Amino acid sequence: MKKLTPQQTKVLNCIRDSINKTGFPPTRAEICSELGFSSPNSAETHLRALEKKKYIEIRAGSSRGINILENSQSLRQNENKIPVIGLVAAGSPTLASENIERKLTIDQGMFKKNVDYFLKVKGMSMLDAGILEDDLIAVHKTDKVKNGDLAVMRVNDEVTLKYFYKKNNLLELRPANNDYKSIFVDLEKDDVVLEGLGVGLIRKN
Amino acid sequence: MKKLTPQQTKVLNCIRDSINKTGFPPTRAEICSELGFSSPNSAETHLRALEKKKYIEIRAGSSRGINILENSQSLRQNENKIPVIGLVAAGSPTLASENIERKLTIDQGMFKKNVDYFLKVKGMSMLDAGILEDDLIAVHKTDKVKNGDLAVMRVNDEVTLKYFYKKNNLLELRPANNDYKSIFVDLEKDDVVLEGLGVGLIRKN
DNA sequence: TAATATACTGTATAAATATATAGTATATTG
DNA sequence: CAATATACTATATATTTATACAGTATATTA
Repeated sequence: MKKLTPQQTKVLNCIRDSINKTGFPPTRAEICSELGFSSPNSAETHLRALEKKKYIEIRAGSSRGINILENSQSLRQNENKIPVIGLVAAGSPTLASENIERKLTIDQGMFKKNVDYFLKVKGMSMLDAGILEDDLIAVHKTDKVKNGDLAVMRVNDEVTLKYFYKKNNLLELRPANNDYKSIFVDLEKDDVVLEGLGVGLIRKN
Repeated sequence: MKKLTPQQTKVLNCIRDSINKTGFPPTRAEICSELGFSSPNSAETHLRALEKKKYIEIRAGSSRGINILENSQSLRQNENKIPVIGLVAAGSPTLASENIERKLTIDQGMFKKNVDYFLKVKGMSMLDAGILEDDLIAVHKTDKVKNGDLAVMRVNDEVTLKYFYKKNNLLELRPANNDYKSIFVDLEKDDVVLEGLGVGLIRKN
Protein backbone atom coordinates (compact mmCIF):
# COMPACT_ATOMS: atom_id res chain seq x y z
CA MET A 1 0.00 0.00 0.00
CA LYS A 2 1.64 3.18 -1.22
CA LYS A 3 1.65 6.14 1.12
CA LEU A 4 -0.59 9.11 0.49
CA THR A 5 0.53 12.72 0.25
CA PRO A 6 -1.00 15.15 2.77
CA GLN A 7 -3.36 16.53 0.14
CA GLN A 8 -4.45 13.08 -0.98
CA THR A 9 -5.17 12.20 2.65
CA LYS A 10 -7.33 15.30 2.92
CA VAL A 11 -9.29 14.29 -0.16
CA LEU A 12 -9.77 10.73 1.13
CA ASN A 13 -11.00 12.07 4.46
CA CYS A 14 -13.30 14.42 2.62
CA ILE A 15 -14.85 11.42 0.87
CA ARG A 16 -15.20 9.58 4.19
CA ASP A 17 -16.81 12.63 5.79
CA SER A 18 -19.28 12.93 2.97
CA ILE A 19 -20.32 9.29 3.25
CA ASN A 20 -20.65 9.55 7.03
CA LYS A 21 -22.60 12.79 6.93
CA THR A 22 -24.80 12.41 3.87
CA GLY A 23 -24.74 8.71 3.12
CA PHE A 24 -23.12 9.07 -0.29
CA PRO A 25 -19.78 10.11 -1.78
CA PRO A 26 -19.09 13.70 -2.89
CA THR A 27 -18.94 15.12 -6.40
CA ARG A 28 -15.77 16.72 -7.73
CA ALA A 29 -17.31 20.12 -7.14
CA GLU A 30 -18.16 19.29 -3.54
CA ILE A 31 -14.60 18.17 -2.85
CA CYS A 32 -13.38 21.48 -4.28
CA SER A 33 -15.67 23.60 -2.16
CA GLU A 34 -14.81 21.55 0.92
CA LEU A 35 -11.05 21.82 0.42
CA GLY A 36 -10.97 25.28 -1.15
CA PHE A 37 -10.04 24.33 -4.70
CA SER A 38 -11.43 26.44 -7.49
CA SER A 39 -11.19 23.93 -10.31
CA PRO A 40 -13.01 20.61 -10.52
CA ASN A 41 -9.92 19.21 -12.14
CA SER A 42 -8.06 19.57 -8.83
CA ALA A 43 -10.41 17.06 -7.29
CA GLU A 44 -10.30 14.89 -10.39
CA THR A 45 -6.53 14.50 -10.40
CA HIS A 46 -6.45 13.73 -6.69
CA LEU A 47 -9.12 11.10 -7.19
CA ARG A 48 -7.12 9.53 -10.00
CA ALA A 49 -4.07 9.44 -7.74
CA LEU A 50 -6.10 7.76 -4.98
CA GLU A 51 -7.41 5.28 -7.54
CA LYS A 52 -3.91 4.51 -8.77
CA LYS A 53 -2.79 3.85 -5.20
CA LYS A 54 -5.79 1.54 -4.69
CA TYR A 55 -7.42 3.57 -1.95
CA ILE A 56 -10.60 4.09 -3.96
CA GLU A 57 -12.40 2.79 -6.99
CA ILE A 58 -13.98 5.16 -9.51
CA ARG A 59 -16.89 4.00 -11.64
CA ALA A 60 -16.62 5.69 -15.01
CA GLY A 61 -19.55 7.86 -16.00
CA SER A 62 -21.33 7.56 -12.68
CA SER A 63 -22.08 10.57 -10.55
CA ARG A 64 -20.55 10.22 -7.10
CA GLY A 65 -19.11 6.94 -8.38
CA ILE A 66 -16.47 6.71 -5.67
CA ASN A 67 -15.98 3.59 -3.58
CA ILE A 68 -13.51 3.57 -0.71
CA LEU A 69 -11.50 0.36 -0.67
CA GLU A 70 -11.21 -0.35 3.02
CA ASN A 71 -8.21 -2.56 3.41
CA SER A 72 -8.37 -5.54 5.72
CA GLN A 73 -6.78 -3.74 8.67
CA SER A 74 -9.01 -0.73 9.06
CA LEU A 75 -12.12 -2.76 8.31
CA ARG A 76 -11.46 -5.43 10.89
CA GLN A 77 -11.19 -2.83 13.61
CA ASN A 78 -14.78 -1.77 13.25
CA GLU A 79 -16.03 -5.00 11.82
CA ASN A 80 -18.46 -6.72 14.09
CA LYS A 81 -19.53 -9.43 11.70
CA ILE A 82 -17.59 -12.45 12.85
CA PRO A 83 -17.36 -15.53 10.64
CA VAL A 84 -18.53 -18.86 11.97
CA ILE A 85 -16.28 -21.71 10.88
CA GLY A 86 -17.82 -25.13 10.67
CA LEU A 87 -16.24 -28.37 9.61
CA VAL A 88 -12.71 -27.46 8.69
CA ALA A 89 -11.52 -29.65 5.86
CA ALA A 90 -8.06 -31.04 6.30
CA GLY A 91 -5.43 -28.90 4.67
CA SER A 92 -7.60 -25.91 3.96
CA PRO A 93 -6.90 -22.62 5.68
CA THR A 94 -9.19 -21.93 8.62
CA LEU A 95 -10.67 -18.65 7.43
CA ALA A 96 -11.08 -19.59 3.78
CA SER A 97 -14.46 -18.43 2.57
CA GLU A 98 -15.62 -21.91 1.74
CA ASN A 99 -15.42 -22.75 5.44
CA ILE A 100 -17.53 -19.81 6.57
CA GLU A 101 -20.98 -21.05 7.48
CA ARG A 102 -22.39 -17.64 8.22
CA LYS A 103 -21.55 -14.48 10.11
CA LEU A 104 -22.55 -13.38 13.59
CA THR A 105 -22.86 -9.78 14.62
CA ILE A 106 -21.38 -9.25 18.05
CA ASP A 107 -20.06 -6.44 20.16
CA GLN A 108 -16.30 -6.85 20.31
CA GLY A 109 -16.44 -5.80 23.94
CA MET A 110 -18.51 -8.86 24.75
CA PHE A 111 -15.51 -11.06 25.50
CA LYS A 112 -12.29 -10.15 27.24
CA LYS A 113 -10.30 -10.38 24.04
CA ASN A 114 -11.03 -9.59 20.43
CA VAL A 115 -12.86 -12.38 18.59
CA ASP A 116 -11.49 -13.26 15.15
CA TYR A 117 -13.89 -16.08 14.39
CA PHE A 118 -16.24 -18.61 15.91
CA LEU A 119 -15.40 -22.28 15.71
CA LYS A 120 -18.25 -24.77 15.73
CA VAL A 121 -17.42 -27.59 18.11
CA LYS A 122 -17.37 -31.20 16.90
CA GLY A 123 -17.56 -34.08 19.36
CA MET A 124 -17.75 -34.18 23.12
CA SER A 125 -14.08 -34.21 24.10
CA MET A 126 -14.48 -31.02 26.17
CA LEU A 127 -17.73 -32.04 27.86
CA ASP A 128 -16.49 -31.55 31.43
CA ALA A 129 -15.47 -28.01 30.55
CA GLY A 130 -19.10 -27.35 29.69
CA ILE A 131 -18.38 -27.37 25.95
CA LEU A 132 -20.89 -29.35 23.93
CA GLU A 133 -21.19 -30.32 20.29
CA ASP A 134 -22.27 -27.42 18.03
CA ASP A 135 -21.27 -24.81 20.59
CA LEU A 136 -19.52 -21.82 19.06
CA ILE A 137 -16.10 -21.12 20.52
CA ALA A 138 -15.02 -17.50 20.25
CA VAL A 139 -11.45 -17.71 19.00
CA HIS A 140 -8.90 -14.98 19.52
CA LYS A 141 -5.97 -15.32 17.13
CA THR A 142 -2.66 -15.12 18.97
CA ASP A 143 0.69 -16.81 19.31
CA LYS A 144 0.82 -16.25 23.06
CA VAL A 145 -0.32 -19.29 24.99
CA LYS A 146 0.38 -20.64 28.46
CA ASN A 147 -0.26 -23.95 30.15
CA GLY A 148 -3.89 -24.54 30.99
CA ASP A 149 -5.23 -22.28 28.23
CA LEU A 150 -8.10 -23.43 26.07
CA ALA A 151 -6.35 -23.61 22.72
CA VAL A 152 -7.41 -24.12 19.13
CA MET A 153 -4.59 -26.15 17.63
CA ARG A 154 -3.88 -27.44 14.17
CA VAL A 155 -2.09 -30.80 14.39
CA ASN A 156 -1.13 -32.40 11.10
CA ASP A 157 -3.79 -30.37 9.29
CA GLU A 158 -6.54 -31.27 11.71
CA VAL A 159 -8.11 -28.65 13.96
CA THR A 160 -8.77 -29.53 17.57
CA LEU A 161 -9.90 -27.70 20.70
CA LYS A 162 -8.06 -28.82 23.84
CA TYR A 163 -6.31 -27.62 26.97
CA PHE A 164 -2.73 -26.66 26.28
CA TYR A 165 0.15 -28.05 28.37
CA LYS A 166 3.76 -27.84 27.27
CA LYS A 167 6.81 -29.32 28.95
CA ASN A 168 10.10 -28.93 27.09
CA ASN A 169 9.52 -30.33 23.62
CA LEU A 170 6.47 -32.36 24.51
CA LEU A 171 3.08 -30.79 24.00
CA GLU A 172 0.03 -32.31 25.67
CA LEU A 173 -3.39 -31.46 24.27
CA ARG A 174 -5.66 -32.50 27.09
CA PRO A 175 -9.40 -33.12 26.68
CA ALA A 176 -11.97 -32.47 29.39
CA ASN A 177 -13.68 -35.85 29.26
CA ASN A 178 -12.53 -39.09 30.86
CA ASP A 179 -13.59 -41.05 27.78
CA TYR A 180 -10.92 -39.27 25.73
CA LYS A 181 -7.14 -39.38 25.98
CA SER A 182 -4.61 -36.61 25.69
CA ILE A 183 -2.91 -36.03 22.36
CA PHE A 184 0.86 -35.89 22.79
CA VAL A 185 2.82 -33.98 20.20
CA ASP A 186 6.55 -33.96 19.67
CA LEU A 187 7.27 -30.36 18.79
CA GLU A 188 10.39 -31.39 16.87
CA LYS A 189 8.72 -34.01 14.75
CA ASP A 190 5.09 -33.09 14.34
CA ASP A 191 3.51 -30.22 12.51
CA VAL A 192 1.65 -28.07 15.06
CA VAL A 193 0.20 -24.59 14.75
CA LEU A 194 -1.59 -22.55 17.39
CA GLU A 195 -4.67 -21.16 15.67
CA GLY A 196 -5.82 -19.15 18.65
CA LEU A 197 -7.32 -19.20 22.13
CA GLY A 198 -10.87 -19.89 23.15
CA VAL A 199 -11.99 -16.69 24.87
CA GLY A 200 -15.70 -17.33 24.99
CA LEU A 201 -18.60 -19.52 24.07
CA ILE A 202 -22.00 -19.07 22.51
CA ARG A 203 -24.65 -21.75 22.53
CA LYS A 204 -27.99 -21.69 20.77
CA ASN A 205 -30.64 -23.93 22.29
CA MET B 1 -43.18 3.71 11.72
CA LYS B 2 -45.63 3.10 8.92
CA LYS B 3 -45.47 -0.19 7.13
CA LEU B 4 -44.09 -0.45 3.61
CA THR B 5 -45.87 -1.96 0.65
CA PRO B 6 -44.14 -4.92 -1.06
CA GLN B 7 -42.97 -2.68 -3.89
CA GLN B 8 -41.64 -0.04 -1.53
CA THR B 9 -39.73 -2.75 0.32
CA LYS B 10 -38.21 -3.86 -2.96
CA VAL B 11 -37.09 -0.32 -3.72
CA LEU B 12 -35.60 0.09 -0.24
CA ASN B 13 -33.72 -3.19 -0.61
CA CYS B 14 -32.55 -2.07 -4.03
CA ILE B 15 -31.05 1.04 -2.41
CA ARG B 16 -29.40 -1.09 0.28
CA ASP B 17 -28.00 -3.47 -2.33
CA SER B 18 -26.57 -0.60 -4.32
CA ILE B 19 -24.82 0.87 -1.28
CA ASN B 20 -23.46 -2.54 -0.28
CA LYS B 21 -22.29 -3.39 -3.75
CA THR B 22 -21.05 -0.11 -5.14
CA GLY B 23 -20.60 2.10 -2.10
CA PHE B 24 -23.18 4.67 -3.16
CA PRO B 25 -26.97 4.90 -3.64
CA PRO B 26 -28.63 4.26 -7.02
CA THR B 27 -30.05 6.76 -9.48
CA ARG B 28 -33.72 6.67 -10.44
CA ALA B 29 -32.75 5.02 -13.70
CA GLU B 30 -30.74 2.35 -11.94
CA ILE B 31 -33.65 1.50 -9.66
CA CYS B 32 -35.85 1.17 -12.75
CA SER B 33 -33.49 -1.15 -14.56
CA GLU B 34 -33.00 -3.20 -11.41
CA LEU B 35 -36.71 -3.61 -10.75
CA GLY B 36 -37.88 -3.65 -14.35
CA PHE B 37 -39.65 -0.28 -14.47
CA SER B 38 -39.58 1.60 -17.71
CA SER B 39 -40.15 5.10 -16.39
CA PRO B 40 -37.87 7.03 -14.05
CA ASN B 41 -40.97 8.41 -12.44
CA SER B 42 -41.81 4.96 -11.09
CA ALA B 43 -38.69 5.09 -9.01
CA GLU B 44 -39.27 8.73 -8.13
CA THR B 45 -42.72 8.16 -6.69
CA HIS B 46 -41.58 5.16 -4.68
CA LEU B 47 -38.71 7.22 -3.30
CA ARG B 48 -41.13 9.98 -2.31
CA ALA B 49 -43.29 7.40 -0.54
CA LEU B 50 -40.27 6.05 1.33
CA GLU B 51 -39.33 9.61 2.26
CA LYS B 52 -42.82 10.33 3.51
CA LYS B 53 -42.70 7.22 5.68
CA LYS B 54 -39.32 8.34 7.04
CA TYR B 55 -37.34 5.38 5.73
CA ILE B 56 -35.06 7.55 3.63
CA GLU B 57 -34.02 11.16 3.18
CA ILE B 58 -33.72 12.72 -0.27
CA ARG B 59 -31.40 15.65 -0.87
CA ALA B 60 -32.94 17.87 -3.50
CA GLY B 61 -30.92 18.40 -6.65
CA SER B 62 -28.22 15.94 -5.71
CA SER B 63 -27.49 12.93 -7.83
CA ARG B 64 -27.82 9.73 -5.82
CA GLY B 65 -28.94 11.95 -2.96
CA ILE B 66 -30.56 9.15 -1.02
CA ASN B 67 -29.82 8.50 2.63
CA ILE B 68 -31.28 5.47 4.40
CA LEU B 69 -32.47 6.37 7.88
CA GLU B 70 -31.30 3.30 9.81
CA ASN B 71 -30.83 5.17 13.07
CA SER B 72 -34.13 4.80 14.87
CA GLN B 73 -35.58 1.61 13.50
CA SER B 74 -33.58 -1.25 12.15
CA LEU B 75 -30.44 -0.45 14.09
CA ARG B 76 -32.13 -0.50 17.44
CA GLN B 77 -34.15 -3.54 16.51
CA ASN B 78 -31.09 -5.61 15.83
CA GLU B 79 -28.61 -4.08 18.19
CA ASN B 80 -30.21 -4.27 21.57
CA LYS B 81 -28.66 -3.64 24.89
CA ILE B 82 -29.71 -6.60 27.00
CA PRO B 83 -29.53 -6.42 30.79
CA VAL B 84 -27.49 -8.98 32.69
CA ILE B 85 -29.17 -10.08 35.90
CA GLY B 86 -26.93 -11.30 38.67
CA LEU B 87 -27.87 -12.39 42.15
CA VAL B 88 -31.59 -12.02 42.36
CA ALA B 89 -32.67 -11.06 45.82
CA ALA B 90 -35.67 -12.91 47.11
CA GLY B 91 -38.90 -11.04 46.57
CA SER B 92 -37.58 -8.45 44.15
CA PRO B 93 -38.71 -8.47 40.56
CA THR B 94 -36.18 -9.97 38.19
CA LEU B 95 -35.69 -6.96 35.95
CA ALA B 96 -35.56 -4.31 38.65
CA SER B 97 -32.69 -1.94 37.98
CA GLU B 98 -30.87 -2.80 41.18
CA ASN B 99 -30.44 -6.34 39.87
CA ILE B 100 -28.91 -5.28 36.55
CA GLU B 101 -25.18 -5.84 36.66
CA ARG B 102 -24.48 -4.38 33.26
CA LYS B 103 -25.79 -4.49 29.71
CA LEU B 104 -24.61 -6.53 26.77
CA THR B 105 -25.00 -5.42 23.18
CA ILE B 106 -26.08 -8.32 21.00
CA ASP B 107 -27.69 -8.92 17.67
CA GLN B 108 -31.21 -10.15 18.36
CA GLY B 109 -30.85 -12.57 15.45
CA MET B 110 -28.10 -14.36 17.33
CA PHE B 111 -30.41 -16.78 19.10
CA LYS B 112 -33.50 -18.46 17.78
CA LYS B 113 -35.77 -16.39 19.97
CA ASN B 114 -35.71 -12.85 21.22
CA VAL B 115 -33.55 -12.36 24.32
CA ASP B 116 -35.12 -10.30 27.12
CA TYR B 117 -32.28 -10.58 29.59
CA PHE B 118 -29.24 -12.61 30.56
CA LEU B 119 -29.27 -14.54 33.81
CA LYS B 120 -25.96 -15.18 35.51
CA VAL B 121 -25.84 -18.79 36.65
CA LYS B 122 -25.23 -19.65 40.30
CA GLY B 123 -24.08 -23.14 41.30
CA MET B 124 -23.40 -26.25 39.30
CA SER B 125 -26.81 -27.89 39.21
CA MET B 126 -26.88 -27.86 35.39
CA LEU B 127 -23.30 -29.03 34.89
CA ASP B 128 -24.16 -32.02 32.70
CA ALA B 129 -26.03 -29.69 30.37
CA GLY B 130 -22.79 -27.81 29.86
CA ILE B 131 -23.95 -24.91 32.01
CA LEU B 132 -21.33 -23.68 34.47
CA GLU B 133 -21.28 -21.12 37.25
CA ASP B 134 -21.18 -17.53 35.96
CA ASP B 135 -22.40 -18.51 32.50
CA LEU B 136 -24.96 -16.11 31.09
CA ILE B 137 -28.23 -17.73 30.12
CA ALA B 138 -30.12 -15.89 27.39
CA VAL B 139 -33.69 -15.77 28.66
CA HIS B 140 -36.70 -15.38 26.41
CA LYS B 141 -39.77 -14.26 28.34
CA THR B 142 -42.76 -16.42 27.55
CA ASP B 143 -45.58 -18.34 29.13
CA LYS B 144 -45.36 -21.17 26.62
CA VAL B 145 -43.35 -24.07 27.97
CA LYS B 146 -43.27 -27.79 27.28
CA ASN B 147 -41.71 -30.75 29.01
CA GLY B 148 -37.94 -30.91 28.63
CA ASP B 149 -37.51 -27.18 28.12
CA LEU B 150 -34.77 -25.32 29.92
CA ALA B 151 -36.83 -23.04 32.11
CA VAL B 152 -36.15 -20.10 34.36
CA MET B 153 -38.63 -20.56 37.19
CA ARG B 154 -39.47 -18.53 40.26
CA VAL B 155 -40.43 -20.84 43.11
CA ASN B 156 -41.42 -19.18 46.37
CA ASP B 157 -39.55 -16.04 45.38
CA GLU B 158 -36.37 -17.85 44.45
CA VAL B 159 -35.14 -18.02 40.89
CA THR B 160 -33.85 -21.30 39.53
CA LEU B 161 -32.74 -22.68 36.19
CA LYS B 162 -33.88 -26.25 35.58
CA TYR B 163 -35.41 -28.62 33.09
CA PHE B 164 -39.19 -28.38 33.10
CA TYR B 165 -41.39 -31.49 33.44
CA LYS B 166 -45.08 -31.28 34.28
CA LYS B 167 -47.49 -34.14 34.97
CA ASN B 168 -50.98 -33.14 36.02
CA ASN B 169 -50.56 -30.86 39.01
CA LEU B 170 -47.05 -31.97 39.84
CA LEU B 171 -44.18 -29.96 38.45
CA GLU B 172 -40.68 -31.41 38.44
CA LEU B 173 -37.74 -29.05 38.10
CA ARG B 174 -34.95 -31.40 37.15
CA PRO B 175 -31.25 -30.52 37.44
CA ALA B 176 -28.55 -31.85 35.12
CA ASN B 177 -26.19 -33.09 37.77
CA ASN B 178 -26.37 -36.34 39.73
CA ASP B 179 -25.31 -34.55 42.90
CA TYR B 180 -28.52 -32.56 42.88
CA LYS B 181 -32.12 -33.66 43.28
CA SER B 182 -35.22 -32.58 41.45
CA ILE B 183 -37.43 -29.93 42.99
CA PHE B 184 -41.05 -31.04 43.06
CA VAL B 185 -43.71 -28.40 43.15
CA ASP B 186 -47.39 -28.80 43.84
CA LEU B 187 -49.00 -26.40 41.43
CA GLU B 188 -52.04 -26.04 43.69
CA LYS B 189 -50.13 -25.24 46.83
CA ASP B 190 -46.87 -23.59 45.88
CA ASP B 191 -46.24 -20.24 44.29
CA VAL B 192 -44.59 -20.85 40.90
CA VAL B 193 -43.98 -18.46 38.02
CA LEU B 194 -42.36 -19.19 34.69
CA GLU B 195 -39.91 -16.36 34.12
CA GLY B 196 -38.86 -17.52 30.69
CA LEU B 197 -36.97 -20.07 28.66
CA GLY B 198 -33.24 -20.45 28.26
CA VAL B 199 -32.65 -19.96 24.54
CA GLY B 200 -28.90 -19.54 24.56
CA LEU B 201 -25.73 -19.25 26.55
CA ILE B 202 -22.74 -16.95 26.61
CA ARG B 203 -19.57 -17.75 28.48
CA LYS B 204 -16.57 -15.51 28.96
CA ASN B 205 -13.32 -17.31 29.63
C1' DT C 1 18.66 16.09 -17.72
C1' DA C 2 14.38 14.36 -19.03
C1' DA C 3 10.51 12.09 -17.37
C1' DT C 4 7.12 11.73 -13.94
C1' DA C 5 4.35 12.96 -9.94
C1' DT C 6 2.24 16.56 -7.35
C1' DA C 7 -0.70 20.52 -7.09
C1' DC C 8 -3.15 23.67 -8.81
C1' DT C 9 -6.43 27.38 -12.21
C1' DG C 10 -9.69 27.87 -15.93
C1' DT C 11 -12.87 26.54 -19.59
C1' DA C 12 -15.79 23.54 -22.07
C1' DT C 13 -19.14 19.94 -22.93
C1' DA C 14 -21.34 15.46 -23.48
C1' DA C 15 -23.63 12.58 -20.60
C1' DA C 16 -25.93 11.63 -16.38
C1' DT C 17 -29.52 12.80 -13.42
C1' DA C 18 -33.42 14.79 -10.78
C1' DT C 19 -37.66 16.11 -11.37
C1' DA C 20 -41.90 18.17 -13.31
C1' DT C 21 -46.01 17.24 -16.08
C1' DA C 22 -49.54 14.37 -18.29
C1' DG C 23 -51.77 10.12 -18.40
C1' DT C 24 -54.03 5.26 -17.01
C1' DA C 25 -55.60 1.97 -13.69
C1' DT C 26 -56.67 -0.27 -9.25
C1' DA C 27 -57.21 -0.53 -4.37
C1' DT C 28 -58.14 1.46 0.12
C1' DT C 29 -60.07 4.63 3.32
C1' DG C 30 -62.93 8.13 5.76
C1' DC D 1 -68.83 8.32 -2.85
C1' DA D 2 -64.93 11.22 -3.12
C1' DA D 3 -60.38 11.43 -1.69
C1' DT D 4 -56.13 9.37 -1.28
C1' DA D 5 -52.53 6.00 -1.90
C1' DT D 6 -50.42 2.75 -4.87
C1' DA D 7 -48.33 1.53 -9.19
C1' DC D 8 -47.17 2.27 -13.28
C1' DT D 9 -45.88 4.44 -18.70
C1' DA D 10 -44.19 8.23 -21.39
C1' DT D 11 -41.96 12.57 -22.44
C1' DA D 12 -39.43 16.68 -21.50
C1' DT D 13 -35.84 19.57 -19.57
C1' DA D 14 -32.98 22.26 -16.47
C1' DT D 15 -29.34 21.11 -13.75
C1' DT D 16 -25.71 18.34 -12.12
C1' DT D 17 -21.73 16.02 -12.96
C1' DA D 18 -17.73 13.60 -14.91
C1' DT D 19 -14.21 14.37 -17.61
C1' DA D 20 -11.33 16.05 -21.35
C1' DC D 21 -8.15 19.76 -22.79
C1' DA D 22 -5.00 23.70 -22.07
C1' DG D 23 -2.03 25.85 -18.97
C1' DT D 24 1.51 27.04 -14.83
C1' DA D 25 4.67 25.68 -11.29
C1' DT D 26 7.47 22.77 -8.18
C1' DA D 27 9.45 18.60 -6.55
C1' DT D 28 11.12 13.98 -7.12
C1' DT D 29 12.99 10.21 -9.58
C1' DA D 30 15.57 7.51 -13.19
